[in-house]
Amino acid sequence: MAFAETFKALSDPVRRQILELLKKGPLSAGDIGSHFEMTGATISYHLKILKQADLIFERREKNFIYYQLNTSVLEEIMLWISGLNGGNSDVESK
Amino acid sequence: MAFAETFKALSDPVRRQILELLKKGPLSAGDIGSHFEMTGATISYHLKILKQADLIFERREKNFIYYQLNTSVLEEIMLWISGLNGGNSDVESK
DNA sequence: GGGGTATTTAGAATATTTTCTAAATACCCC
DNA sequence: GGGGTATTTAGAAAATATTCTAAATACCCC
Repeated sequence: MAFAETFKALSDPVRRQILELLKKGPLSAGDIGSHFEMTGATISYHLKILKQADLIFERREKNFIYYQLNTSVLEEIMLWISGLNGGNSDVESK
Repeated sequence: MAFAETFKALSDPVRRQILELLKKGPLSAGDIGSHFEMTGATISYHLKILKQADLIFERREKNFIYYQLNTSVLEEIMLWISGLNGGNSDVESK
């Protein structure tokens, strides 16, 4: 049932923006926070949601926690959507 | 900015189930409602959200309103997700 | 037009989500 | 160990979302 959690996680614009930031590579919680007008606590809350949805994972190094994208779960979502589509997935096709 | 609305619309399990019902073909609001333990008013609320997100559209016939899937917007979502994926979209590929 | 069915709208109650402040952990490095 | 920085947790406030009941529309068909 992580499926519903993933959609929920993707439904917030801040969280989607976090994922886009992480596209370029891992970032610490602080680095991520510096892109938003929010307290670190709020960023931490969003990171927790993303983590629970398996959209990101963390790696601890020194006294930083680096977050990075976990794309494995995205495929499930893509499959569900392309299933709705009647199997007509044009993404990345020529 | 319908993009954010689409993700929000997809984040609710009832609405995703409605989309799955519509995969098989158009249904009236009443038909849709009969699949859930909710009042018609609540179903109507969910249909409005899906409509605003451009995920469904309606066709009036006699005194029924038939809803059907609009898949055009799903492609945008797929593209966004596959963009995160670093362009690695395996969906439907051989 | 009028009764009947299908659906939506309005408004309120409840539940969930997002955000903050303050405090707690965790870990580094001297 | 102790001061310092990074991050999370707890708890409360505010904003949004979901659901209901009751009433309003909309449209059909006699």
